[in-house]
Amino acid sequence: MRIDQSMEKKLKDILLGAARRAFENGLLKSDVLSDMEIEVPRHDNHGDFSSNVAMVSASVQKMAPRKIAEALIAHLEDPHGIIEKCEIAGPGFINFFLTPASWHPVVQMVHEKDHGFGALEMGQGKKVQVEFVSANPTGPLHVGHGRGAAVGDAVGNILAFAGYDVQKEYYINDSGRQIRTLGRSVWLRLCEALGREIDFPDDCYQGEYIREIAGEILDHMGKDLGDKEEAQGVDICARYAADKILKGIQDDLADFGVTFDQWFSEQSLYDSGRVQAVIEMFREKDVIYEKDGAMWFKTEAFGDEKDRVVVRQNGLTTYFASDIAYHMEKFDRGFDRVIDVWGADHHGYINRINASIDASGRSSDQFDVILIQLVNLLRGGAPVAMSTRAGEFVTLKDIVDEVGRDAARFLFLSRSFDSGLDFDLELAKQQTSENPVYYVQYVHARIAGIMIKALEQGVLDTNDVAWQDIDLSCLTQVEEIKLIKALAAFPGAVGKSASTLHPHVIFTYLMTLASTFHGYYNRHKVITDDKNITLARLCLVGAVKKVIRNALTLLGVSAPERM
RNA sequence: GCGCCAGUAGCUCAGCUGGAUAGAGCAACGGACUUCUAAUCCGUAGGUCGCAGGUUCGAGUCCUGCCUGGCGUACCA
Repeated sequence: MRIDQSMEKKLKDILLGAARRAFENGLLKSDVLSDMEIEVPRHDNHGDFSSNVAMVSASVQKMAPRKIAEALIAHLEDPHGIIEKCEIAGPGFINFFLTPASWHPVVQMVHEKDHGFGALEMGQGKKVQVEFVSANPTGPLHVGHGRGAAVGDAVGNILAFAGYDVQKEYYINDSGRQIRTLGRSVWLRLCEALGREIDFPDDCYQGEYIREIAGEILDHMGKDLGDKEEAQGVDICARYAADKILKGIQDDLADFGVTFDQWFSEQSLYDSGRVQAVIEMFREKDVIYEKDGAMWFKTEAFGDEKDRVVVRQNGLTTYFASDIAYHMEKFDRGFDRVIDVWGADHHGYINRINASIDASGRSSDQFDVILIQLVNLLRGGAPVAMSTRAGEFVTLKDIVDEVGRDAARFLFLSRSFDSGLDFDLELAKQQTSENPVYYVQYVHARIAGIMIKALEQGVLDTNDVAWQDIDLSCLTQVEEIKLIKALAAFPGAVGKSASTLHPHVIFTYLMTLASTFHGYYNRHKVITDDKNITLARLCLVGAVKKVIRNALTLLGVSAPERM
């Protein structure tokens, strides 16, 4: 029996073999079985695995599902003795109850694959780019960016673990109006600091950090700067401020444990002439046309609600123009798949990007957008007042400083990004059972404690145990089998998480595994008087420790040895 | 008006490309520390899966219509 083959696959093969024999013996009308599923039933009394094969094959076989099931069961061959019993239930489910011993190889497989347990070849090395955060360098990252950062980073990790060649990228909007506005904001604050009367417009950036940057520029460059022409001063301020803020963003992300393979500058698309070239190219293809003094992209012809402007009457390009160039550039870099992580308030943008990709000759099937719903920041159940316009908001750095990186990341990933998220600062700080991050990390720390104890008592001589050689046949308690089954479910969770791009699947998996472990821990002692049982259980909990670590790593959360 | 997301226990949410008796956590109540970490566990209670139709062996899940909430519908980003 191949140890690295999933239980589902084994059972599927057994069923296919049975179908062939049943057909040869004339009990089935065809040896073809429709696409069957082997799944883990919700209820224990429905067995370890269940198959709907008899039901989905009913029309092909032109037989009643239960009759098909009977024929299959009569011809089952189980050379490795993994099936303890087999039942037909309900409308025609075939339920498999497996022997405890059939689960034991899973534990050894975890130890053997170690950091690689759960990794898949689903992606087949395809190149995927995940672009996320990409906040304008006009102010510090806030809570919403934090959720996007946690999700984007986790999605990248999960896809890489599922066998994709992943590149994480941050797109810097360092061009265009918002940067000029930033420069103007800083320049005005700088003038203000020099004692001049200023009129600070509403559409300038209101935050206190603008004053700080202005002060910093004055310290560095001296008060003479104030004598410069406004245009030049604004330009200097814009460059300095954008650079400064970007560095701050990079630091905050690093503190949050998020790193990027590439930081891609929007301005570079203009500097290299890429934006103009793309506009020209689409003009020649007649996809871009002129109307009312502006240039329009024919997005409506590719499924958008209406056409969109790429060059305004005043000759300036829109954000959309550089975005078209950027996404074309991504595909030119050879990515098979491009994933953007956006805030849900940008959803109206999806159709036009899809349209531009389809118009370019690529397929928007290769492009996915992860839309992240809003975060409601709470403190002790009450909403935290925030106003972006007034520049009053809680930054990502504030949150990481207050609740810690692990708690913040874990909570950001606790829900599907399709749903709004309540993030309670008090709850995130609490070191109690209400806080799921400790619930899971505690498993890791507890097992680490057991290992230390085992070393102290001399049950183990070394940390470097040959776990694969340990006899596990004494692991027959129901809680032990339940725990092994939870371990065996990890690769499936990774696959589901990767195929749906939903990291919270890993969160949910971790909560289930942690709960199963805590239940086992409270009912059974790992270190006992019986040496064989002790070693086998150490082997089991050691495997749990590794899977907890692997899963937490995917989410960017640490696995502490001690708490 | 049109579009996207959501509507599941008192609260916050899971529920895999349709499967059997819809699950956790919190809050409530009752128990478990001479023990490898009680940051834990066990038990009790809690439901018209927003509403109405449809598709089929079978619907929380898919389709249609409606209701409610959030967001979006720029020659802004």
